[in-house]
Amino acid sequence: MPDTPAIHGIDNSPRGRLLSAAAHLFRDKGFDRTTVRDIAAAVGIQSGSIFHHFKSKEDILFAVMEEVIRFNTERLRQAVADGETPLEQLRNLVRAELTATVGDTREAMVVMVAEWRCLSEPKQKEALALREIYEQIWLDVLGRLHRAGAFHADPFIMRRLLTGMIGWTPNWFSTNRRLSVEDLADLIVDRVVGEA
Amino acid sequence: MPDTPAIHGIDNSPRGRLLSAAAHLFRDKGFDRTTVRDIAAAVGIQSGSIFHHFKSKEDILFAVMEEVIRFNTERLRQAVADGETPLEQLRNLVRAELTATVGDTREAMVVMVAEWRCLSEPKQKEALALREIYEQIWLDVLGRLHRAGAFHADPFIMRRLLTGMIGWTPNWFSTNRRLSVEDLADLIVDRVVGEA
DNA sequence: AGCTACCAAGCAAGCGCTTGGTTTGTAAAG
DNA sequence: CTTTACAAACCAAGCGCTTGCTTGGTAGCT
Repeated sequence: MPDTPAIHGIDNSPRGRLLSAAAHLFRDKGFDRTTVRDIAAAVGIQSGSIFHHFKSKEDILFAVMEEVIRFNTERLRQAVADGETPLEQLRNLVRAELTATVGDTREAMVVMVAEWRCLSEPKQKEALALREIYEQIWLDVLGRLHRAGAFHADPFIMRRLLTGMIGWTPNWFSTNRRLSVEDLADLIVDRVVGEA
Repeated sequence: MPDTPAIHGIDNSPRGRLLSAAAHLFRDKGFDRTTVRDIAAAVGIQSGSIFHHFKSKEDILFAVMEEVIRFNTERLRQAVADGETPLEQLRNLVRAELTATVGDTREAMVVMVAEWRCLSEPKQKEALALREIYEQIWLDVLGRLHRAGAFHADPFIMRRLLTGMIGWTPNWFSTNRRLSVEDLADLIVDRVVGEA
């Protein structure tokens, strides 16, 4: 019966509600410390009923990751399309990933990096393939900026530094503080191309 | 019987060997997926014998974190002492934390951020107190640089971005590649104070 | 009739940890 | 030197509990 706030990009079917609840619990307590009984209770069903929708607990984790990565890959594509210059595209990318990371898909994003190793190796490979499509969007834009002379460092390494900066934000950024997502995005962009 | 490479700053006592083995396993499989039987097997004793040295599995995790944070706090202090200008001190700090993160205390450092929530709340508070001493060293140096006009952003936020950049390195940096720790440190310092 | 969604009950395996006793190293007392 | 004493380090066995998942059946909608 208790209702967990839905995650953007996940529908309202029984399966979808299960996924949102699971993502929330996984982020809170970690995959291993979350029992199938916890997840079931969060949507108001019996633990055994879960396996009518997913064939294993690991499958739930994978589904969470798959949904969030697909949804946010599309968001990145839109961010690039909405920018007219490479610099504008970079700014849009940073904003998009920040929104995903501290905003509407926060839980699932955190779960994806924190509980990665809870996936079996085949599932990891499957998820990695999706992840690479996502990363390629970043590398394209960073490569363009690099060739234009906007920064000197290796684009691959720059992407890693960006991943770190943005990926750490859930641990400190609060949406109800003075600093807005847009301001933080600008700050991060400045770390790449230098301040005005 | 199998020997796990020791972690810098942890001695060779039965307790110390247990800690090094545990840190290694925790990093590999996570705290929850590591059983006390795994840890015992790694140093060649029976699982029950562990509780002669630690009163619980959680205590092992806490001990790992405590040792590594104490050791690296001292390393940061030395880094600051070895720098004559604030900029030199920052560079030394970045090098020191990078060495801790991808070098001689790698396992334990990764465990500290990844398995934080596996600690009970009282233990979390205890660890947080140690962590704050560590962070203050960073904030002192960044504050000095900021007041000197070396960068415009809030020093607290700058530290968070640095934490993210450095904390993510274990996921991609390899010591046997072209990029050295010193070069990477310079690259990261440039993200703070701008390129020459 | 047939499908989706669910319940009630419980099994087998694995978990952290306890227990009672044995070995081993060390060092003072005879 | 040998004996005695004692603590640290460890073993063998297993207890009690939780876990992911299975099973056989039911309710309700189309």
